[in-house]
Amino acid sequence: MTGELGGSCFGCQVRHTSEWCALNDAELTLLNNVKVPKSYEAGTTLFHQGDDCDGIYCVSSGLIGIRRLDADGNSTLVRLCGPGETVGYRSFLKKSGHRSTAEIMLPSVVCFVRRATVRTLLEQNPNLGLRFLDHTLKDAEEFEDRHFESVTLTVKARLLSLLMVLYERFGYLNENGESMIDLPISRQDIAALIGASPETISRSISAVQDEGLAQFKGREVRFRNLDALIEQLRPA
Amino acid sequence: MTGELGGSCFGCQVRHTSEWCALNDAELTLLNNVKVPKSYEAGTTLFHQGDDCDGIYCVSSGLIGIRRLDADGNSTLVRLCGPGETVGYRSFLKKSGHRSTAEIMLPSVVCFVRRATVRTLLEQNPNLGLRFLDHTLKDAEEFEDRHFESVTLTVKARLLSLLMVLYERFGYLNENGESMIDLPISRQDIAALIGASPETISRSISAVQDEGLAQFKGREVRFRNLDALIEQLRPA
DNA sequence: CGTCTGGTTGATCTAGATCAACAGGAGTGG
DNA sequence: CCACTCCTGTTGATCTAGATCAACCAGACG
Repeated sequence: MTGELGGSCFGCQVRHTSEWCALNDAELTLLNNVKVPKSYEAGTTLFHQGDDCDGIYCVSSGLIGIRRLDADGNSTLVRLCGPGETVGYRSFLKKSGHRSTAEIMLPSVVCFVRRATVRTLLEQNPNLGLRFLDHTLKDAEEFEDRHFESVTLTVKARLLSLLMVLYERFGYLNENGESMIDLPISRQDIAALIGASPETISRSISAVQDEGLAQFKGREVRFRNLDALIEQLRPA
Repeated sequence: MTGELGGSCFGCQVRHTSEWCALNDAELTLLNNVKVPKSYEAGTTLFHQGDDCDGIYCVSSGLIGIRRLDADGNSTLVRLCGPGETVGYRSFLKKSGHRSTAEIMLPSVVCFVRRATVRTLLEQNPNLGLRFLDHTLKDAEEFEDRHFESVTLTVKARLLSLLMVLYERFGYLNENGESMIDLPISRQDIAALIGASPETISRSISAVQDEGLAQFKGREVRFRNLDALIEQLRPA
């Protein structure tokens, strides 16, 4: 709610991995003065599908889930955005409404930058535009790859692949030195993200446990054999 | 081979639908002087997956197929590019090698613009960059949608959807006023494009014929009931 | 004329969806 | 405190779209 929340952009660690790394000190000062940092509870929402796009959101900490409503009206999780990532930038660049809903998955701090500011910065600094272009290119590639994966890989393989992605982001070692994750999302969301039914995910999890790769207890995952797991991800 | 081939950029009809519509007369003159138009036979190739990206290709006429080699080494068609479309621009912008192979599907005229020229134009005219950004955004969205489609729609539905896309590009009315297409691609490529096996495509085609929606004879498609077909595409 | 490649058709198999029952919390209300 | 419902996840039984395997056919081409 208050300015202190996100601290200054200058001290923001995630800045260097975000598009804003293209800015010089003067521009950063401008950004710092007008950005609106705000902390959100899990379950609240940043914007809804169909809303006008008034600016972009920069994730300082926490986790945002991007959901999309299908024809039948049930929302499916399509991607996750963590610290340093910018949310809603594509709708902004396209000057269109938001194509999806952004929901807070973990307690998060997110800075809002309103349209006019982004425009000004874009005009002042062509490098910023290039950063956005890079990001868009990366997105396009990611979608291309995921499409490819979803027709070639089995559900279990995709689950393992997701686990590794989550491990990179949320993994830690517990007191016994075991590799762990506390999953930030429900099984249903995992199912949606992977493109499978919740039942199939449940069964795949059982299979993974039976093979001794990992133990699941609620949202806690304890890896038993990370090497073997990684081995399974290697394309045949 | 020769400069005459593609004619002048000024007279190029497809220019207005391509990124080059952002250029002014002076810039267009530059482009016109250095572009290398060339005509290609079907079956030849523009560049191969892994090749360095030395510039971009602008399709003046004909049809280009983008293929990608999967882990087993068999190539699958992932998209088609027609007149007015720019090929290889993403690899160019990413400054990386080509991620796919571009194969000529129909006799085509394609203009090559080498890297240095594109760079110069991009520096001179910021609007050109924006056009590329737009294109990338469109691509990303398309991949997103196709991913969505492939998990929600059945093979037959995707086939019908592809037929409509091809109809928009290659459709014509024959002497009896019937809607027709001469398919530019093989059944196997249709299968790859849709993400299904050739056998399934064959069966889906039979089903479409049995329902009286269209007649297939080799690569010639005669639509029997375009309205009913479009009706089937409507999301339930 | 054989040989190849692309396409069709039939028979079988399987990953995963769907339907259905059920079990453990977590509230909520009495 | 228990009883109730709601919600998420697990498990079992069944069904089905589509893959896979195999035979076969037609045109193209040496």
